[in-house]
Amino acid sequence: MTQPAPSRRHAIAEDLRNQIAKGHLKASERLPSEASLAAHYGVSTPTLRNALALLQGEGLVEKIHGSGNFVRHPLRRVTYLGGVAEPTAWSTFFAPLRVTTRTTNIEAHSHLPTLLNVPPRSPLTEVLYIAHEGRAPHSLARIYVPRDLVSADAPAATPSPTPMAARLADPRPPLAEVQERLSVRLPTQEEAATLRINASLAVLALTGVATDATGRVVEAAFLVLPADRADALFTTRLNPEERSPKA
Amino acid sequence: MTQPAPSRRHAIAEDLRNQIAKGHLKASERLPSEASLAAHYGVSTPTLRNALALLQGEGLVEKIHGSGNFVRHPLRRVTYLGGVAEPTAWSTFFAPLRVTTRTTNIEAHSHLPTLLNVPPRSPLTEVLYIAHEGRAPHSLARIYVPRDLVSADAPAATPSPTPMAARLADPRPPLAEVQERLSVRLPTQEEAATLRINASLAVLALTGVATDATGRVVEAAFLVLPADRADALFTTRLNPEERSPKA
DNA sequence: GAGTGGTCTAGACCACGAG
DNA sequence: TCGTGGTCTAGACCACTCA
Repeated sequence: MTQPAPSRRHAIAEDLRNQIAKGHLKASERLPSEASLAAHYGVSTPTLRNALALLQGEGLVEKIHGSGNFVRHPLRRVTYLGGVAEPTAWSTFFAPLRVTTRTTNIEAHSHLPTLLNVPPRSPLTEVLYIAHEGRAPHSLARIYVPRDLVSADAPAATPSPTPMAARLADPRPPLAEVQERLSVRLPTQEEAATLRINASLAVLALTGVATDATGRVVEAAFLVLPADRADALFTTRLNPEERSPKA
Repeated sequence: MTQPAPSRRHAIAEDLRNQIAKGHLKASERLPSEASLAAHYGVSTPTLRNALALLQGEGLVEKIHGSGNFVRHPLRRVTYLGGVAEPTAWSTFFAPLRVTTRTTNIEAHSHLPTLLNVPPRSPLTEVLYIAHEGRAPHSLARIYVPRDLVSADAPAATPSPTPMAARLADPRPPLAEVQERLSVRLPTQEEAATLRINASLAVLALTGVATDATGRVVEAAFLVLPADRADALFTTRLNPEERSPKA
């Protein structure tokens, strides 16, 4: 009986969930205003907003400030394929998305020197990727590469047509290891604003570090995937007989 | 300038963060009551609670109903090692934790038949693991194994001393593949109650499926890791020359 | 029983989006 | 400008913990 009494907001959320499931509320349809919903359920607006926050956390409802609450499209989740050190993993992830990039030259600071194993203030190239699904921002990635590794064949001003494919494509010494750390955290205010998500909704943060055969860190990648839009899949084969599944 | 005005709760959270960082508030120390904190900052109780919710989401503060708000221990995060199909991965994860288990015989239902690739209502053994850090619940796992695979050498009533080591230890045909899917979601009410976490704080959910060489699904595991207590680390080596890192 | 956090109310005012 | 959601107030009452 670890079953806490279903509070009002859970009951309301459950009712709206059912209405969405039954099709009474259709995808991309606007819900009644929060004020009228609150009146309909006989609760105060904060309580009704708490109910909507539950649905928002489940990815069923999207709030747009000034416009209203909308039923989200039937949960099109994008899967990030980890444990695969090939560009295909990234292009698969971003396949249905439109990606914009912004490249900046910076100096290593805060946690970057440690992560990349370079001296503080050493030159890095930062590439910011923002993936869009339709017009709405979907997810973002920041990738840091030591400047000398990137300037040779990838001038900062000309990202490749499929920008994410640049990852892992350039190192001259072969890649030896990719470490990917996943954690759950709240988005920074900047991330929340960029992704147009509620700052109280968690994101899946992936920190990837690629090391080449000489032990040098070739790249650090920071992916920010809103909880309702993406998950990550890692496949480990024990007998490495079947490599690189084409699909 | 995607910098939304720092609201009151952010300002309060920032102040408390600093006090924790500077040591004015020490680990496992109780904060003043919410009412007095609200008075001190000149805000209403809901606003102060929102500020605490931010810190809670960062793992800096732990709320205990009826007792107070406490500064959490210096963020002792447990790392789940994925991409390693050996019992060591699990024992490492749960090493600093005390684990209790409960074994139940059930029939496959809802999503289990699909995941395990068995007929509906076929016999399964469910093992529920609850990991504790000190007296507080830490994380939980549910593991499902086809009954015929478990009854042979692991009677339901006698879990091994390090129960998680039982995973991947018994299959007669060698394991061929482990797939681990990670997603972020809110805990169910039951999970929140069991883990004593706020139902509005996200968890990292890991779904692992192990397949043996014959293609049979040997086991499905569901881990629930509260966002503030754990992350997951996957290491991929490209030249499989160095296997099974002992450490 | 005293004190704590958990939930909720019935408003107020501000910020954003679209016409 | 108007309707929307975002934030906040100043309480109320309930549920839990601990002495």
